Amino acid sequence: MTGNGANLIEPLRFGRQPSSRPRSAAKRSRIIEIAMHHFAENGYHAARVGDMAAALGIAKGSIFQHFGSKDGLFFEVYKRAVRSFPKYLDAPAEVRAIGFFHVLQYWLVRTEHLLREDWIPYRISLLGNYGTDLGLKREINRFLMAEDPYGTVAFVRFGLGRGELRDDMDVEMIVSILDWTMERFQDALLTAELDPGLFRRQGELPEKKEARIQQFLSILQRAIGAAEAVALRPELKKVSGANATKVRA
Amino acid sequence: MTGNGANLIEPLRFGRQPSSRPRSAAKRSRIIEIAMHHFAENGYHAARVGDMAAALGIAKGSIFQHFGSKDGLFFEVYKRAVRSFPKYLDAPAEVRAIGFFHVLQYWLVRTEHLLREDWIPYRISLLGNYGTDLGLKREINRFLMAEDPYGTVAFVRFGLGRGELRDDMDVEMIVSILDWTMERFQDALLTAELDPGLFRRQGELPEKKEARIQQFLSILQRAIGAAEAVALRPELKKVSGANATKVRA
DNA sequence: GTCATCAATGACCTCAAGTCACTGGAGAAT
DNA sequence: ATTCTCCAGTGACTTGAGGTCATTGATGAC
Repeated sequence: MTGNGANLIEPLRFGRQPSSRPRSAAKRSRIIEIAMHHFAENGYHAARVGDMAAALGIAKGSIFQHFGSKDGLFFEVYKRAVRSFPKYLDAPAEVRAIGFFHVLQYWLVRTEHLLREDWIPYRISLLGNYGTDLGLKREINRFLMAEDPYGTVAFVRFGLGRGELRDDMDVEMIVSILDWTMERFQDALLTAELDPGLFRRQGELPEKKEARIQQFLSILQRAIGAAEAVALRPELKKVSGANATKVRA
Repeated sequence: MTGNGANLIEPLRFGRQPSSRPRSAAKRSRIIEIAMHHFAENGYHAARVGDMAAALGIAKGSIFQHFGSKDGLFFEVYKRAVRSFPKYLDAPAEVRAIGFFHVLQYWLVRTEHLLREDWIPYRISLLGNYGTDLGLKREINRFLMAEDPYGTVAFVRFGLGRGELRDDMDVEMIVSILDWTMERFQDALLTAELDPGLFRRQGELPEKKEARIQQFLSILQRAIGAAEAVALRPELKKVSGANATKVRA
């Protein structure tokens, strides 16, 4: 993941990037690592570059030499965080074999557990989505469009190929709907415990989570599922019942 | 209010908080007005309180006396902006009479025109949703939950009462889905021209907007519409065709 | 005419982002 | 081995915006 030796990743420049020469990749990586912790724990604004430098035992100026600005540093942190997440089609082959919506369910149930193991990258993506300046958000969206880090496009094509998704509208529209609703639903689900009060109308009782996931999937299936498939299998719950046990990573 | 002849004892007895004394409402309002322009034009971070004070011809300190902090000022600006938007059920009676999804369509088509007349409040809501610190966003969400400024809950009950929405799941879930997707879809639609590149996968050609709105409504109708209603009226386009003329406010 | 009140003021403070002239150590050249 | 070259690293410094507070002066009560 970080073993990108020769090929220097061209960082989008914010403000000024003094030199585009390849600096020590290992040091860059260490800075990003610490910065991720600081941003995740304090938020974008309250995280101080000086603190990060102190924690690393280096001069603050060095960080600016590497990343140009606080924005630039955060952008690198954000990219690493988002790249560390799994893509939809990274689900196990057995799950993929069952179908598109089962893959969704797999990740919705699983995400919560992944989060508990490591909430830091998730927190970073939250900051990138909702907690920075619009100028930075624009860069972030360019990145998301270019990289499609969750593999949503491929996943939708997978569903279309299996005949599980409706083919009467633009692929882009389905991808957008999936992106939007999955992002918001996961945010609501996860921040209910990680950051209560951050999102509207999140579930209160933890035991309702399973039910909420089923409702959400039912809505999604009717929204973007193929009409015949919906008619044939209006209840996803039966399928999910076989898999609703605890997940242990 | 003060015209009480004999009994004019006004000792100002309620809690005397340092910064929340009742100051001139007119002045507060003027400050909010100017601040809204500055935030809208420059973004949250780049907007400077000093500039606003200069534009108003008052001292910077006065603004802080009134609102406590830049965050506090923005919050007031945000509330005013959001409250200036229409609620779903503010649609004309004829439109409401046709049905739930027609009201949605009405607003989607209309919003673009409303925006062109006055993009400033919209820009403020964008900043509040995506472009400030998470701490402020928490306040904003509390406000949105308490006030429901778009009247989404009442609107969903309206749709349920007419039997146009599915009644097999929590009202809260339907409200959430509607809030999320409408917000994102409108953002994508509007920022396509207001702020290209801010959102993922927004429509490129303006002439595709009408088609996108229809696709989006079709998805929503299948997602949260009552099963029978969807079966009876799978095509919303016919209904919309009668109304697809230019809207003039 | 005197006094109390308090919004308004603007000089001042704090603190974090960002800059830059200098340094020291690791290789290259001799 | 000695000198040279290069440049990552440094930290004192500048900038500039948010935020504070003792003072002021307009206003109305007595």
